[in-house]
Amino acid sequence: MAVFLAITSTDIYLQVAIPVPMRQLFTYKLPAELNTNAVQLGERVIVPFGSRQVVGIVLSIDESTEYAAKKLKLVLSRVNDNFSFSPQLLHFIQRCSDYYHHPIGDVFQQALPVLLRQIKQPDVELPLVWLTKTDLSEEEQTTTAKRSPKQAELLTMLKQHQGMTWSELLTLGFNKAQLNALEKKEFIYSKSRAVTLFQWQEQALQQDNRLALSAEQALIVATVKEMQAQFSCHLVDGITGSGKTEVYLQAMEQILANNKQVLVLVPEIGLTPQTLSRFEQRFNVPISLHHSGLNNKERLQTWLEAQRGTAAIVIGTRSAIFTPLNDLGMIIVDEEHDASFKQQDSFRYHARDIAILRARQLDIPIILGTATPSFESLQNALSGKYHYHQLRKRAGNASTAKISLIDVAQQQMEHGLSGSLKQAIKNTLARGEQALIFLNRRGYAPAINCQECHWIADCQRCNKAFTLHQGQGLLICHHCASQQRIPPQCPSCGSVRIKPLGQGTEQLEEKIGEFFPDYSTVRIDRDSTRKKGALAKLLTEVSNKEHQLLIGTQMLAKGHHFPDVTLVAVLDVDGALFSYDFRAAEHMAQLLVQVSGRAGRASKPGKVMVQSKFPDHPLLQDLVQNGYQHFAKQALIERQQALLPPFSFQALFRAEANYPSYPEKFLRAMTQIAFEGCQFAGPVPAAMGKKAGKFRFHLILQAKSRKQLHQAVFKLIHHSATNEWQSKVRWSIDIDPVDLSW
DNA sequence: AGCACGCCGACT
DNA sequence: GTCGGCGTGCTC
Repeated sequence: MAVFLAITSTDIYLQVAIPVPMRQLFTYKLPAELNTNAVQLGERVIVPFGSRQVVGIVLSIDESTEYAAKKLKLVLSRVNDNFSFSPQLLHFIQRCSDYYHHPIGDVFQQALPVLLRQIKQPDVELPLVWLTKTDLSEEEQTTTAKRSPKQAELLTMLKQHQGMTWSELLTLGFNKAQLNALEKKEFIYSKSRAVTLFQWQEQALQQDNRLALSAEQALIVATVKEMQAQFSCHLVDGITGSGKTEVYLQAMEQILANNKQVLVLVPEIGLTPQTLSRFEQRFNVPISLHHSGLNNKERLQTWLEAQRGTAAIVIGTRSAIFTPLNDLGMIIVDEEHDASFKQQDSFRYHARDIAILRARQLDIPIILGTATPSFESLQNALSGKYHYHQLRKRAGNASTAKISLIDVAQQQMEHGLSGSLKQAIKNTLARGEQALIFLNRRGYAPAINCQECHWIADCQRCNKAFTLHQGQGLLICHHCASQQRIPPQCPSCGSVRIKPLGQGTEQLEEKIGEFFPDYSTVRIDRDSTRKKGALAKLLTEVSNKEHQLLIGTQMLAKGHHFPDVTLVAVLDVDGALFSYDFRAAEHMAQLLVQVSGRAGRASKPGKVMVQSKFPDHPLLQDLVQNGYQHFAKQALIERQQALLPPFSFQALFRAEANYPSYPEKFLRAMTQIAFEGCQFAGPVPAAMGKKAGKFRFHLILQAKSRKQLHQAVFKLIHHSATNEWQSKVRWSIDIDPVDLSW
């Protein structure tokens, strides 16, 4: 058999990003027979790595190498599928790796759908989409509408679109039985979604569904449209019910009409059936979803549809920011303040922040929308870095519940429920209305407090509350790292009843049924809604008033509206007032405002009742009396005085090992190097100091400018190679950390 | 992160 | 005698 040599005799060396947590690339030699069609940047290759084989991404193609050529291994094969990173996306991902100082291979790993990271190639079939037949008899349709309204509803939905996937329909609350029934009646049929590039400008605008804009809304839409050909960042700060979604919809009309794509980022649990159906009803264009409810195959579908241009709109959660939209024209980040945009393990990116980066690279507009802006975004808006748009007027019959405080300092509590709150719930239920009990799980490390006189243990030097480290029985100041034992008695009044703040609601959930035996209780949280369509089902039951008492976590604060819920009870906010996490109060306020927008209607306004031992606390008072905006501006002044973010920039170094001394010494060694404009806090044990047998420590680096922060982090990484404790610990970097408790 | 290599305790 | 515990070090 004849062997043909490659046309060129030059050696080709590839620098490849490998999915390991190492801040470097690995060089491989490309065998000539693999270069018959020239290798491209961003291509995936399979290479030997140690004793195994991995999928890597080609980031550099060279004709020579610094590395001893004899030691180089050969590329085993090139992955020949129709996916490869575009130069733009490649550049974007590399910027992300630089910004977060995170190993490049790991960043690429996270940016790829699971199926494309595997050596075994996935066989990708086109998704099935459902369509209505054209020759439907009026008579049969009327019968269906009468006998099975849900089927009729499904039929209407399908009629309005040029094919919808089963996954979309499920998210919208339809079930397989309804779909099967319609197919049996031969009203609908399915086929593979076409691969051809979709042209949607003709049908994109469904003017009849458009809502009339208020003057405020119209001004925003006009401003965005005027700047839609270049980068601009818009913060739409609009109270609940002020019509942010309508602003998004009309702002993106022209983008879609130009045949460009729109990426919509939503919080992890923020994609409600209502939101999706708003998009579905308005735009007759293919929409792809990308969220945690999808399996790997479905996610890959979205990804490929985006790249091929068969999807006009991609709606997705955090990781959707890496979707390879080939002609992206606008990004929208809904609920931009939401914590789920920040990844909390390995590659700790913030989807909102890198969305802005991506928009800047592509020179396209980005809209951040929220009723409760993060302090970072608000500051950027106030300082003129972003275009600041406010929506102060509510549309139509929208209502916002009023927040009131219940002083529980002197009250008898039953599993965290005060007598007055219990009575209020009882009254609400007796009126035939619904009540929502909001379980705000403590996400932050607690302070400790005297149950009698409400003294709080604080560090004399820093004048800040000590943080409880239960495991070691210690109080540690997270500002100066000083520590002391938990006092057996309250130094102020002598009482021995000293407890962590914000505890005692653990068993409330089980007890609620006993407290209110005559009413049906439903729990809505991550677990009870894990199954696809389960959330839609529960929401329907609630709106049908099958349940009177709702118990919910975080996810109930987002998106859904409950017109018949007239009372929202928040059990405990005190932990947030005295946390060393300087963002705790901000998050608490956002939560309260979000829940207050969920309840009631104009004719039956709701109220939010918040239990606190410190109802006179200035931050709580400011929020209740003057609203979020005022509260936020006040709190920003405090941040500025204390030189905290967004007026400074932080990096959090985490280290863990089997012995507490290793991570502590490792981090302490880091603090020995001085950097201009920077200071360290710590190392201190993490608030959850021991997890899975490992001891964890934190060190915060704070800098006056972003540039100084990055220079310092860069040097610290460099120095860590010679840190004598380096091999004993596992450590990582978190740029712009938001959760300091673990 | 994997994975191999290596040196010490309780078992077919 | 060996199976396996996880500490250590390496990966182009």
